[in-house]
Amino acid sequence: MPKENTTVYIILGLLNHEDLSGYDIKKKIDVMISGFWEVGYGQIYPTLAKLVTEELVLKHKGAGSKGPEKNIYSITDKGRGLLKEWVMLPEQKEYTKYEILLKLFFGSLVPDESNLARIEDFKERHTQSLQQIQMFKGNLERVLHTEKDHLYFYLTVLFGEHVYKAYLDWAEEAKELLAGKPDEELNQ
Amino acid sequence: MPKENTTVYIILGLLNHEDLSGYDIKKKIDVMISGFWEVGYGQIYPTLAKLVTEELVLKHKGAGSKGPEKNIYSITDKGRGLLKEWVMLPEQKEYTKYEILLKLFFGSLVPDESNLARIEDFKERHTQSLQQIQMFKGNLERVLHTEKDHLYFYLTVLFGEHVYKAYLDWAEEAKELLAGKPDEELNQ
DNA sequence: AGGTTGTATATCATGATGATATAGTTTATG
DNA sequence: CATAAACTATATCATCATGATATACAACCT
Repeated sequence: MPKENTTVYIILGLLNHEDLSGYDIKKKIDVMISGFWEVGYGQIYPTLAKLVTEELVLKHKGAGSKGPEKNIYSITDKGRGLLKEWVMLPEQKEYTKYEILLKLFFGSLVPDESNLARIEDFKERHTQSLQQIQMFKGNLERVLHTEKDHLYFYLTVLFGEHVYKAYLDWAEEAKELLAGKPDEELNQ
Repeated sequence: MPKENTTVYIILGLLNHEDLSGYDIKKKIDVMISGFWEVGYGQIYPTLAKLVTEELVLKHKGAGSKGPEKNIYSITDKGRGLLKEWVMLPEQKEYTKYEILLKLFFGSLVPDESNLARIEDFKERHTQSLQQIQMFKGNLERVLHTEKDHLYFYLTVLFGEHVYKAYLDWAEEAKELLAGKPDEELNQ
């Protein structure tokens, strides 16, 4: 089985809702999707070109609401079909990469203060992440019943909240383990 | 700032502990690191070649304990220096990709049963993940004080436990939201 | 008029993924 | 004891993803 280009489906999914330019797509992803799947321009523009040649989307010229001229893309029936097929498939690859855990794993190379500082920094960053997503969640709750799509969006936001809380709980526990070490311990 | 090849540091970090072949490195990663950072052969062998030309590691011929002949790699002082520099840096990129959230985000395209089934499947998979990591954790706790490295390993395992628990909590909440429970929940 | 920010598209080198190719060794099975 | 299956071991490839940079025009302040 070859590697799946997930960007294809993100773009199709967004275009299924409304016509967008590459720039618009990037903005939408940054706001609503980047929390669990990031995509850059380097992936968006080449993928759009590929989608056009495969007749999954159409390319139109359009005046930019602000700034220079836009290329507006719209999904075709063929594209909609492929999108739906993909959403149907149960297959769920997921993958996470945490540099902090990598550096902690090799933490015996540096003094404990470095490791503690890293954890402290992680905790602060994600305290902010949590605040931000909870604000998002609050706003969403007010419009939860107005559109079906909002509920699905809400589920992804809820996921973020749970995970960020787990990050903070872990950070607290990790700090105590590293800092609160009395008795018989040899230094590095 | 150019893109960082993280695989370099994972390999250096492992070789700093003991000499290993590419195959050994892959196995070590799969057991101890893949939970928070996966690496495949396609990244390991080219990176090893690069490390040799940069004199960060040395390549020796060695008889395989089982099977065919091995190439055994050992870290140099230069490699050790680079490794330590990297561990010192506070910079912490992290990134996560959850296909399940992507598909849920576009969940209005399919019947709710599909979405529920997806969440149910996710929950089952990570119930297993949690059990596995808790077994790991139990084994580690018994040897926590014997070696300094074990504590750092323990911190990464602890992270996994917290995150998997968050996954399960979310899955339960998401299921209830989708299944359309009555407004007031009095119990759980 | 000039500088900053924002809009918009595109490309490139490098890194990462996932699969496959190749081949020798060990162990289980008929 | 032959041979198939499973494991050990290295390597490569096409494709996807990342992160940075290049280019250019429009809107906005001062």
